[in-house]
Amino acid sequence: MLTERQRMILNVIIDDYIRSAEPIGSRSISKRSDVSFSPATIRNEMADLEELGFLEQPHTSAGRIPSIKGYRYYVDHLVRLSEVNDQDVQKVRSFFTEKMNQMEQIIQHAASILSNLTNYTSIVLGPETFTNSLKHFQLVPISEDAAVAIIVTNTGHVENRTISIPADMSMDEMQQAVNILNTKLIGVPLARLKSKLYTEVGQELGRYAEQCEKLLGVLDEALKSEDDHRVFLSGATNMLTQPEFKDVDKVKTVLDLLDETPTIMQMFSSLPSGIAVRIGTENTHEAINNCSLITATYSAHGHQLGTIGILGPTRMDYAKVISLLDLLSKDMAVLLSRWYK
Amino acid sequence: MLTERQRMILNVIIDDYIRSAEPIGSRSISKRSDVSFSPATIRNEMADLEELGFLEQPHTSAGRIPSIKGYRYYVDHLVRLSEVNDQDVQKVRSFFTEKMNQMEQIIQHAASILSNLTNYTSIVLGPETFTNSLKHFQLVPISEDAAVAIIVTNTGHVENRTISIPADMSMDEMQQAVNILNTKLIGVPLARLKSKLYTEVGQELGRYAEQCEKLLGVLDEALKSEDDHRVFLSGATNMLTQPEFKDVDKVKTVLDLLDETPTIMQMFSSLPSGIAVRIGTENTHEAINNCSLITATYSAHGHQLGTIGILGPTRMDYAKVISLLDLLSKDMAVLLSRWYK
DNA sequence: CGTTAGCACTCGTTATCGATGAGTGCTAAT
DNA sequence: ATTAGCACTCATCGATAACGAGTGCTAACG
Repeated sequence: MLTERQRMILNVIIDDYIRSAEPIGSRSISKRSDVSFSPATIRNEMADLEELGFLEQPHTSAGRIPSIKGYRYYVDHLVRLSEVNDQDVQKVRSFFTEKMNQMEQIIQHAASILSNLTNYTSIVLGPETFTNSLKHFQLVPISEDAAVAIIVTNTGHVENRTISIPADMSMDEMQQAVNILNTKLIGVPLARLKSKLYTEVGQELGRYAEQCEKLLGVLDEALKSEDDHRVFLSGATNMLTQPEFKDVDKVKTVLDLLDETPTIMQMFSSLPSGIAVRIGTENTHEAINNCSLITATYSAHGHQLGTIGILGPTRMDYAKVISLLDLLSKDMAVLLSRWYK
Repeated sequence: MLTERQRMILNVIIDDYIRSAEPIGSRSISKRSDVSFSPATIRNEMADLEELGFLEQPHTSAGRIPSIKGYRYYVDHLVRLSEVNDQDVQKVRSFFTEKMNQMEQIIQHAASILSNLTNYTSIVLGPETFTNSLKHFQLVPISEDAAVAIIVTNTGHVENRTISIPADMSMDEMQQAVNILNTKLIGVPLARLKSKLYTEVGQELGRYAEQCEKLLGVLDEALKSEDDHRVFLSGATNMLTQPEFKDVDKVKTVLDLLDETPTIMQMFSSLPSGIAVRIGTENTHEAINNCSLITATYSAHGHQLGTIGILGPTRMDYAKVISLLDLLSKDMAVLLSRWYK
């Protein structure tokens, strides 16, 4: 529905605006070497594009800026996904060579790289653990009435909680209960631990029932609080460098949002697999209605594990961010596959 | 060296300025019910106080604001440490009643409470672990060539790392090495693990030497990276609400500093025990030269464990923050003593 | 008919100027 | 020693004007 020339002009306007953050006038477009029309012609086209909803005018005597619809069209039809800058590839690759044998470390590092290379804010959602299965369960006594409960999953994820031991129970008894749980529950997905316990293991435990209840409580809690540890942020303060956030109040609502792990979890929970772009008001959370969120899911061995995302102003370098996310999500998959074979 | 009246006036100016964030004029002081002097008298005293270095004038026709030296005198001699607001005590107490059986959780929660009650940024440094001693060391295999190494300390602190197992080594052999380490090293402070191993356990390990090397490497790494996990922040965005930080650039340098865990560790490493107040340029880091940092150490059973701190503008409610830190540091000591008996 | 030069017009930005008023320092009277 | 009085300073605010970037429209051009 847009003519070739209109598409070209829209493309140029968005590219220029992404770089300059200032409204683009007809004259500056006309002066470009790849454009051979006079300002007047450009103006006519721009007026049409505005009528169609792809451009906006901050005020009468200013140039045009892209609207949400304009960005959307750009992302869907115009953007040329450049190869990632060689230098940037280099940095990502060197990320590979560093040996990191902690999954958390890899993920946090990936977030750092993303925010460094883009100067936006990166958000990475780590793998969920409740689909993992129990590999090992253990109690380590640390005093007369306290012990550390340790849970290891098949992916090597470790959760631990300090629990206090009831006075009327010996350490031996406790240990026995743990042994029973271990023999019966290894291999069971964490999400089904509790139900599994009640239906199949309940009777065997006999007098340990009460203690098992307690242990299960610990397990349960471990799974809940783990949400907090799935979200990795980096470069939140990059928001402050964006000219659209020179107003302190605006940036505060965004930064406050980033502090709320549950909200981020919710934002990321409903994303499709692959690359997704949410522009401005397409985001349901009002605080980021003048931001764009670009996300890419990563997976290993066919299992979708988590999501990496970049949050920046709507005036974002979509081409760069998309290709970078694409690159990194694939690389992460390779790195993480080690834990998921 | 200051007359009683000068002290009174300085006190009033700082109290008012802390509340209003605007230069205080002689007239507004004179109008207070507890002051019975004319503006002219106040002005004379203010001129003297300025000459002595306790006050400053932003410009000729403005009121006075406290200088660093003024704040320092206020903190050292004038501030009346009010009891903590009942409502606030209530909140801190309710923090007690919630049962939290994870030390991290308690510390993070303490940070949240601090920032909520003060509207400043809170920084909490958790207990260091390298003075803890080894309680338990274990390998949990998670695949053919990978295992999770788990370290439990006497305080119930758990560190874990994923390690890959060399192809030329059976799981059994590995396990035996672990067993030897366990019998020999339990009770040894983490800081001395490595040297202890080489001097005393070395020869016994025989052919496992190489593997032990590797395991020790894991331990070593665990102790290093643990620094990152000692710093707990809350309310960093509160900085944005302070009128002295309406300028985005200023606030960015502060927020960037807060993102650098090592810098914070360094800031907190050289603090005396008890309450400490660092005002403005008394802070060595330039980024917070117009901030004040108030810290309080907390301890259990005589052992100093960590530090809780509040970072805000120099125009900070010192009375409130100091008494709150005092309260909370003692309460935390009680809560945490459980892990350190 | 598409394109473009020309031109009047809009409107945000910036600078200037004066009025305002809060606050000071100084002096002289109390 | 205290204070009333007063001249002075200077940030803030509003109005006004100059400026200029950019537009929309019209008419001319190929």
